[in-house]
Amino acid sequence: MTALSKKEMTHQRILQTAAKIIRRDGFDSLAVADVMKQAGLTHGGFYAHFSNRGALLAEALDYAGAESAELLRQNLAQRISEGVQPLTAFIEIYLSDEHLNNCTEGAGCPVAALSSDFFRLDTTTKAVAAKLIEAYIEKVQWLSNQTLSRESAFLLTSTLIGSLQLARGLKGTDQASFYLTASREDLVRRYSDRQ
Amino acid sequence: MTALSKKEMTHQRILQTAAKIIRRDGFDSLAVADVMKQAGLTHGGFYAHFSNRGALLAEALDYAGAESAELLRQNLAQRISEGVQPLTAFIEIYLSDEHLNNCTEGAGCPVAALSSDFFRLDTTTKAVAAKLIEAYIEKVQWLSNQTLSRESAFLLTSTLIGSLQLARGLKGTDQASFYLTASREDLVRRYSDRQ
DNA sequence: TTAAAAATATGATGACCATCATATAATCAA
DNA sequence: TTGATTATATGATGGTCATCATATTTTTAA
Repeated sequence: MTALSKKEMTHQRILQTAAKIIRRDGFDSLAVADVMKQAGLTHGGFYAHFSNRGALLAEALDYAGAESAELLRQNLAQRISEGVQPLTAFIEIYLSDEHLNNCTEGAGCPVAALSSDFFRLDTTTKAVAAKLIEAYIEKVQWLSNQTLSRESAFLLTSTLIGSLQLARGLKGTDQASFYLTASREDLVRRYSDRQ
Repeated sequence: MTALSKKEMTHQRILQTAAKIIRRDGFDSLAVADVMKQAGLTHGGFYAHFSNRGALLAEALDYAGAESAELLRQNLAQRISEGVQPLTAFIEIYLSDEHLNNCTEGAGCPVAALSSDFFRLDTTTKAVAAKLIEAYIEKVQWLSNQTLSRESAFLLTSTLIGSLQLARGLKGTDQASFYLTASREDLVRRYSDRQ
């Protein structure tokens, strides 16, 4: 176990704050002074940790991916221990009411929260985005016990992300919950033999 | 045919410019002075046409939806006249290489270009977003000759939007085209009997 | 043609932003 | 403890932004 230095701890704290902000407010709303303030620091100190705002953006996206993956791992372990099949558990967690709603708190999957901005990113941050997408596809494949091809895993991933995004876009119209539930149940049925 | 007044024509030109910018650069990148400049006007005149930036945002999203729907209508008519089934034609157009790439020109489906930002919108613009989503679902249902339920149409819509977004996010990694093609062909096969 | 009305332009205001040079405070090695 | 190093804070700079009051130009109607 490597102990973190003071600087590393501060670095982590900035990242954690930024990872929350980009998911809640979007990439463009990440303001250096704001991040530092929310991390309990002053804005000038920022450049001791990151070469510029862009560097923070890339690291924050990566951090959000790791944070989200870790939470997923825990939730999955819980459900699987209750006897739920891995892929079914994943679909149910991903399209849960909780995941539908926690975007306003800067939690949840960063891909669903940000993917329509991916094509606009600078090269460095876009590489991180691509890594997250690939990791996502591999996870789905792994949860299917390798019964899904890469392409099929991509398709399921697309469906999950798209459904969550559209349901979030419909929140307030009383259709959101209906569509989300229908999608969840349909997908669970459709993929129940693939695990 | 109602002739447009000078003011109405200018209004349309501003909207057209804004509709392009939000799809290419995102909601947050829409700057009033920039829109006006690109529309060949000076920024001060803006407030004779819109009460504020937010009002433009809402109208621009609506305009982008109409523009995209009109283009789709034309492309669909063309393909259907060539004997392609409606839903197949739609899937092939939506997941085409052209649609993958035209995001950088501010063209194409505004939902795919912007949907991860929908949950962050103000009430007025979010209502427009919800309208676009619903219209999308209805279109898919109509193209399926009503053989798809609303929920199933939502699921297909989610898959299409998600696939396009993820493929755009992977552009440059040489996986983009592979996944897009695989998704297109898989979906065409899967929905070939539904029209 | 001319006065009224409508459309657009000029220029200013105050707010926010990324970045950085420099100063202070905290930590660490001796 | 003390000097050196590292981490954080202060405050400034130059840029961008939305908004608006006012001025000018263009259109319309008589």
